[in-house]
Amino acid sequence: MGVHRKTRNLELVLDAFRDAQEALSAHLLMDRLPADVNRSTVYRLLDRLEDDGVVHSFLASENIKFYALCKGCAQFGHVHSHAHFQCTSCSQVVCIEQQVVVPTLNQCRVDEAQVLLKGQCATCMR
Amino acid sequence: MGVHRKTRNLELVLDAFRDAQEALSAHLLMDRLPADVNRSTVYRLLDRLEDDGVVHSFLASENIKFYALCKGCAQFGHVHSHAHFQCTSCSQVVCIEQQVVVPTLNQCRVDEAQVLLKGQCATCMR
DNA sequence: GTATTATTGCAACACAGTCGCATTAGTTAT
DNA sequence: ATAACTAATGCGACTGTGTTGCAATAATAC
Repeated sequence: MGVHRKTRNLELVLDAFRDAQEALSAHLLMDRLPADVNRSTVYRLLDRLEDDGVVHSFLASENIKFYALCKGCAQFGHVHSHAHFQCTSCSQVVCIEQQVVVPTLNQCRVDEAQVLLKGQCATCMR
Repeated sequence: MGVHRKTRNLELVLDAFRDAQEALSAHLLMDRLPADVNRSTVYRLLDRLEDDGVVHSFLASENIKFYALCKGCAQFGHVHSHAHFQCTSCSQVVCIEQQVVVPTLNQCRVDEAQVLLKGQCATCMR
C-alpha cells in the first residue's frame, strides 16, 4: 500500500467513483472533476489507486481503459476475472457481479481473464 | 463483401497472417512486411479485411488491437466469442479454439463477448 | 488501349497515455 | 506554530496507435 496523502484531488476522484454506478475511463472521470484538475494527475492517481487495489482496470471498446472501484473482488486476492458489460449504443460500462468461468488451457498457465460483454443495456433497448 | 482488387499489399498481408501461427497487431504485421508498405495502407487493409470477415480483431494488453484470420468462427455468423490468450512474458497472442460460455444478463442483451486470458505460454514457462 | 475508380502514399492530425522537472502542499518532528 | 521532508501536482513536451483528406497510382472492365 503506497503512501497516500489525503489531497483534494484524491478525494475528488474517489467521490466521483463512489457517485458513479458505472465504470469510468480517464476521460469520463475528468468530465466529472473540476476543470483545473490536471490530466497527468488523474492518470497518476488512477495508477496509484490500481496499485493499491482500490480500483481495477480493464479495456473496453475503442482501446479505452476503464476503471472501477474494487468491491467484492478484493476478497479473492485480486483475481479480476469478473466480467464487464459495455453498451454498444451509449458506451456505458458496468461491472458484472457474477464470476466468470475461466477456461483452462493444457499448454499455458492462465492467471487472469478479462471478459468484456458487448450488447445493449436496458435503457437503450426500450 | 467489398470490392477487393488483387494488389501486392493485400497479398503480402494475407501471406503474413497465413505464415503467422499467432495473432498480429498492426505493428507486428508491419514488421513482417517490406518496409515500403505504408502504415495507413496496412490499417486500411486490416479494416477492410475485418469488414469482409476475413480477419477478426480484439484488444490485448496495452490497448493494442490484434488481428487474426477467421477460421471456424466464420461459420457461426461471426459471433467472435472465442477467447484469446496473451503471454504476459513474451506478449504473444494466440486464438483459443474452444468456445467460451457467454454469461446471460437479465437486464441487457449480450451480442458478443471478448475474452482475453492472460498468463504464461508454454515456451516462457520452462 | 482507354476509362473508371479502388488503392496507395504522404503528411497532417487526433487522442490516450507517459515522463522529466520545477513548484506546491500534506505530513511529521521539533 | 514552525521548519523540514518529500509526496503530489501542474506544465509542457513527448510517444505510440490509429485516422483522414487529397493527389497520384494502378487494377480492372470495356
